[in-house]
Amino acid sequence: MTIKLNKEEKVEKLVELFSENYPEPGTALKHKSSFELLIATILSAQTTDVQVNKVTKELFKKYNTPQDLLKLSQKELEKKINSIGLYRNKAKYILKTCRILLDEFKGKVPETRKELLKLSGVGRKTANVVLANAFSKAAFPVDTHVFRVSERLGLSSGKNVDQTEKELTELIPKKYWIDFHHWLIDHGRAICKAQNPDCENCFASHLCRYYQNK
DNA sequence: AACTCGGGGCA
DNA sequence: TGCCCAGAGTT
Repeated sequence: MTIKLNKEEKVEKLVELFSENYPEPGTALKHKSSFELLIATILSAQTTDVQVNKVTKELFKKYNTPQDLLKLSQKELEKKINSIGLYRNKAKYILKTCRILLDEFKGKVPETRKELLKLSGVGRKTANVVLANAFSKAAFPVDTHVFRVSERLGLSSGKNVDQTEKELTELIPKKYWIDFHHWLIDHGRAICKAQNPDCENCFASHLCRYYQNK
């Protein structure tokens, strides 16, 4: 049983389905200052919101500016975040980023992609997350899950990251960017896995290109 | 373009 | 118990 829809209609349907099945997307990034959002996003590489929340909840109680975090040595910061993976690198990136924020950006998180990419531990995905979440700007953030799941659903071509970013930026209404990003990630983990996607238990299979061509 | 970081999730 | 990973920097 499949339904034919154009992409825009499909997005609307998916918004309904995703919001029912994943009611609280992006818990690690919501209700944060642009600085806390930046740090939480750097920490989120190769791990989950749940893991990031464990660390940031305590960390941001006392340290919520670049000046605050720079009071910590790298070892001290490592100890505060060592329950998540890649913590040595992340501690190093974060302290370096705080230093750059103070030296070059007057302690404030910059609002352009070019400037964000000067920070340590910030690549195209992290830059887009910050721009979209904190400043409602720029492009839809694309990571491996977003790339794969949006291609399977037929929302993007799957050609490359540049093209996918462009396609989703045009297709997804801006008001849905933040939630949609997290929905695609949640879905990519739980059901639409890279290997052996669990299509039998997928609530969106009736409008999925991948499933139809299976 | 390949390698590295890393604790947690899951088979 | 081993395999894989919600990226980015380094070589």
